[in-house]
Amino acid sequence: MVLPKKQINQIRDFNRQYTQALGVLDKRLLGPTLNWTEARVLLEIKLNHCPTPLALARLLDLDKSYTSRIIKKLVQKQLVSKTASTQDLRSVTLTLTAKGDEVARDLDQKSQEQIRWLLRNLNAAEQEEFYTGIRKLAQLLTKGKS
Amino acid sequence: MVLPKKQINQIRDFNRQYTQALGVLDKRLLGPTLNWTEARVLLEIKLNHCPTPLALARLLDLDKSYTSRIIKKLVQKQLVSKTASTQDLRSVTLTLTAKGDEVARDLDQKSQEQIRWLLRNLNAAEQEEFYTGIRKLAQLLTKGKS
DNA sequence: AAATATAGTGGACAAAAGCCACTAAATAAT
DNA sequence: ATTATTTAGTGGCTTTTGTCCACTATATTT
Repeated sequence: MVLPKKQINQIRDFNRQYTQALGVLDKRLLGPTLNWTEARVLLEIKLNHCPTPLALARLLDLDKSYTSRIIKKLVQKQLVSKTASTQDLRSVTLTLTAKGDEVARDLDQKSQEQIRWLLRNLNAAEQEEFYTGIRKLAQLLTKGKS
Repeated sequence: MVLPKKQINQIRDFNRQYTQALGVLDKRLLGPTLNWTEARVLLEIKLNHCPTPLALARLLDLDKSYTSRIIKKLVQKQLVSKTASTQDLRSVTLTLTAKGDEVARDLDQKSQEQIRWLLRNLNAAEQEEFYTGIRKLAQLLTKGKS
């Protein structure tokens, strides 16, 4: 019980404010093709080099059934392809198609622009401050996990 | 275009990490009585001293119809009561019942504990750092809005 | 007074997400 | 080696969440 109530509540205020701001950005980001979760899945497939559905489900904290359906959709849209694993015939590895990679790259690009947009009214020094602040928190947060 | 791509992406990493952490906390928070949106509405009624449904809908970025239904539910659960406005007979002001206030207080309490839980592995100095970091970001963020 | 706008509600529907049961393959136990 | 148990993925079904539209009643504008 280190921080007093008032400061805890200020943290909560920030959380609300920040998550809402990010939520607004996310809304703008998404076209009609993919919803937010589908986009996350796509990006994670790109990042986590050929994961399995289960790995994705764990990573994104999704129901495995739901994950399966999302992947199905992405396959139908020709953004992802499934190949059977050789070691484990139950399992599947997921890869982006060329089109999927393009869409992912586009999402990634736009997502960067959104952050720049969020910071658009800050001058260079302030943006640096924001960045270092984030880094500090990230560091503390990972420390807090261990 | 102040911050380079790498740093933007570090910010994004933090965002993912942080929102996920908060999401996990929120899940633990909610009992069977209220879902997340209902809880938000309840807390906002407490905070925004007797708002109208429309004010809530705008504040929380909800559909007015959806908001109406949520309020209906909260009224049925005897957590909120509606009283007709005297100035505008179309409108309604919302107040918490005693029970509603209790539930809101409980939610608020638990929500504070969640933040403490998030920081549980940090020592006093680190928690202070976290707090000041948050404050800094909050300040920059509000500045960014104007 | 008539036209228009606004607050709230409910019906119908759509999208998002979760639960459960099942198949098939892999692993552990006997 | 056979049986039992666990695990990866899938589909059916349901619930939750959210949207769209139309409607009533009051307020505001013309």
